[in-house]
Amino acid sequence: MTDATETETLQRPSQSSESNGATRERNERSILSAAERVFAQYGYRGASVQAIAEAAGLPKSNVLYYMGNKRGLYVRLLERMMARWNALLDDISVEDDPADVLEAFIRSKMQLSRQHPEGSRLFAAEILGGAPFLQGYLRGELRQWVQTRARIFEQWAERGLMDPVDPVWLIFLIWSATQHYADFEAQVLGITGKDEISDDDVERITRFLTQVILKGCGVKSR
Amino acid sequence: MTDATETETLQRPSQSSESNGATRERNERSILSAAERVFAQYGYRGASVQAIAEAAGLPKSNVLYYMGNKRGLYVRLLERMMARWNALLDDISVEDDPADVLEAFIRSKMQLSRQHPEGSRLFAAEILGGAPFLQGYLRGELRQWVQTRARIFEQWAERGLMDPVDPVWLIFLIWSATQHYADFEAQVLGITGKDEISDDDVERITRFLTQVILKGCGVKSR
DNA sequence: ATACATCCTGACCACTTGGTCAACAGGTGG
DNA sequence: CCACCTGTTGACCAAGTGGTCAGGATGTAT
Repeated sequence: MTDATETETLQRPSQSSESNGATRERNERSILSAAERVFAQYGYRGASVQAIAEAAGLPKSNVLYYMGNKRGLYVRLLERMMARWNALLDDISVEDDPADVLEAFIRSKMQLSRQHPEGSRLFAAEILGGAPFLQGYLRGELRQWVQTRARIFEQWAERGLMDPVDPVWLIFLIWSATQHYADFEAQVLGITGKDEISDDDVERITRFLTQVILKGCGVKSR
Repeated sequence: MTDATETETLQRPSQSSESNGATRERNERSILSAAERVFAQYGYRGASVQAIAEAAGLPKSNVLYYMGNKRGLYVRLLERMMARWNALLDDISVEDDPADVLEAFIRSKMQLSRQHPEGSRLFAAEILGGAPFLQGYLRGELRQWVQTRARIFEQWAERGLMDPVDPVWLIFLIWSATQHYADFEAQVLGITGKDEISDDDVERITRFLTQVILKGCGVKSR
């Protein structure tokens, strides 16, 4: 029953045209996107390839055909997120205006969490689990980045452009505050009673954080 | 091979004395402690009863004997953590000193994360995954608590005791900043190069956060 | 047509998952 | 002695896990 004519084509994806690498690209994109969601929600161990496949609308075998294995897929997602992260870590100098730099820092970090909430949560889940895959990155590149920034904050403090707060704790404060709205979205929504965080909310939060942190650190604009 | 004499006693736990409910209590404690660690690290789905049992040094069957099933164990842990949380949510009044209240708020929240890092991470993992088990709590008790506090902050602002910042975002800021050092401990350690966060560090962070947040919100002490 | 590369996927594998259960040990009270 | 309760645990089960693989479809180049 429910059987069609024998000539029914079960092979769908041909679609005549598009014979370049477009198929691969399209499928990889949808797999990566689905995997980001699933890994973010359940963590590395808790996520199943089956669940990712379903979220991507593909058979499990197909996911493994493109991604090799679960571990590789996960690492690839982490690297993609780190790349996004690095993209907004432009250099700063002691000559820059502290207020401008800090505001830009908060803004861009907030936007990153906003534009890639799943990636943000994926990252958070990885750190929560002890960062088994990101130890190297944390102890290497990121640490370096934090230290150079910290030195500049200190120099600003010496020049009386801001209070002599510990610059590393300040960076952590900004990270935690900006990340919160992506990672703990469920909590924010539950408590505020909203069913989504609007662009307006994001703008208001950004301004709130900028104001409190700049004032709190005694940052003077030139 | 490797077989001992037939009379070998495989039954260990007798221990002659302690015939009260002490056995149960001891075992439950070690199971709960182990489960908190494992759930925090891997999330609800990623944690296996087997892994919890090994961490507790007991056979899997024994864990299930005491806890019924995985879900029940998880819920019990969440409830325990909520109870700890509620314990420090004492009431405040408009007549209280804003500076005192906010500092006490930051301090106690910081201590909670410090004393129960696994519980804090367990909570974080639950929220990250969309808070499937905590929706009710968030939309109920916790929301209520936030709103009453928020109203008091607003009244303080009206009386000129602090800047008119959005009180809800302020509460989230404090939560995120204080929670960060437990939840993202791996990141903090990796970047600072420390191998543990000392009591001194906690005290310094607490003072830093208090200073920045109070100053940032223009809080006046009476 | 032939050959080649990419793509697709159901069947299958060994292993782990959460959970049940029966058998048994130890102690207590009658 | 018995009955009863608490505690213990290996054996077992159905379902799900990550991953492999053979066999086929499709399109391009020769």
